Amino acid sequence: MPECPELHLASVYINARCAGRRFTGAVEKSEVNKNAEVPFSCPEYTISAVSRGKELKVILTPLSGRHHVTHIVFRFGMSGSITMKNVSEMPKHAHLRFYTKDVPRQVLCFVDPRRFGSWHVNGSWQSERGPCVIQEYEQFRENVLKNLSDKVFDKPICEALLNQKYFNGIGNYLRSEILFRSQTPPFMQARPVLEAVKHMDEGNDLPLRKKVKIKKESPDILELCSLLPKEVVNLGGKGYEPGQSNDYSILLNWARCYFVPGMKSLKDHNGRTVWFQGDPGPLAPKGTKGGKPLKRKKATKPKSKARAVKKEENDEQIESKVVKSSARKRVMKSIKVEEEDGIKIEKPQRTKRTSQGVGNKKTSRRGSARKTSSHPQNIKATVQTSKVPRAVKAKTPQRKTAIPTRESSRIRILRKSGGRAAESTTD
DNA sequence: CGTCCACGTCTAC
DNA sequence: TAGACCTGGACGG
Repeated sequence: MPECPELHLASVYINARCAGRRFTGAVEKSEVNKNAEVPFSCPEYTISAVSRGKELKVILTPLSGRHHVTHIVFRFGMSGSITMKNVSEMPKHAHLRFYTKDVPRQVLCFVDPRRFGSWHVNGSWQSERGPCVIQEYEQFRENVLKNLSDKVFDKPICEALLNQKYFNGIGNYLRSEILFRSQTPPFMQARPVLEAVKHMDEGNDLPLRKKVKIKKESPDILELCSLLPKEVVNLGGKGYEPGQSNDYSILLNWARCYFVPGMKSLKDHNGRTVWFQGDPGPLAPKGTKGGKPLKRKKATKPKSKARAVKKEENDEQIESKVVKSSARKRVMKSIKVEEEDGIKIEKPQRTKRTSQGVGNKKTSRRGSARKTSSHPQNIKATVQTSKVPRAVKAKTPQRKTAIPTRESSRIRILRKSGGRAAESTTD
């Protein structure tokens, strides 16, 4: 659950679930986890939390005696999350556990299947990380605009957006959404993009009122770095938490670009998939135009196959998602794969969708995500279509691909199928 | 069964 | 700028 909305939602969750509750005893760590033990034990204490970007601080406050307030700073890695359960329902991969004193006894757990997450007892917010895009917006903005000479901004904007020194809280799904909504090609160099934002701020030519209006109607890319995470927070639930809840399908359903059929994707220079529409921009990894249909190679290497294969693919550069799977194939009937400059794009063709499928959960990619899988890449059914970015409509170059219209029914369906509140606030 | 992919850092060549 | 660190779901054979 790891971009800033998820971390923030985790803090909200903790404060809601732990309010008025007393915890007791020692903090328990799983055997397998390599992070440090938490040397805190107390007959009675309370728990609260705050977040900043991609970090979460959990505060343990003793209610009596000579115990000291202790806090723990978490980073969630790729799969960390926080949940509260009855002791009898301890989740798998619960690596750090805090037990309630009250009965039925419950346990607040840091769950992290992949164990990329970390925690630091009495640690500070990581010093190299910038201000939180959600909660320290003004400082975040200033930090970026005052440091445009940093070589980080020599890079493509899509890569700069993942730099936590400037964009603390932005992760892979948010960057695609931000770029999409600001109609910025992902592989444009970051500096000019941000300098344009700066000039707009400084420009005197326009009356303030006009500027405000423009901002409101078409937020710039830095504003989107804060607005979009807030939108996700406002979806409620816990955000990106695969598998377990309907929250995940709601998040995917919210996305207009990330893993959305019809959108293109490329691996950036760090091997991370960036989703976009239209022109990739000048700094796109080389080899995107050979026109080779891009067959996935069979990996034959003995070791580190995944890497090796990735590399080969990078040479030919990909593609826009062509998801495979039988479920998807079914949907593929309605989708045609085209090719543009060597980049394949998947173009939704179906314009109308009737209700029904709906009933059967296979209707939308999001729906299937909710039901079965935890990973977008594994989702196949796709009826999803994207929507024209509202924010900045006019400004950008016309896209080569038609922007499909969104089906209004999809949302309804998903919402309906899920009543997601179920899990997140109950005991 | 093997391969690929996933919300992110980290650190070693 | 590669790997390393991990688990697990989906898919293809």
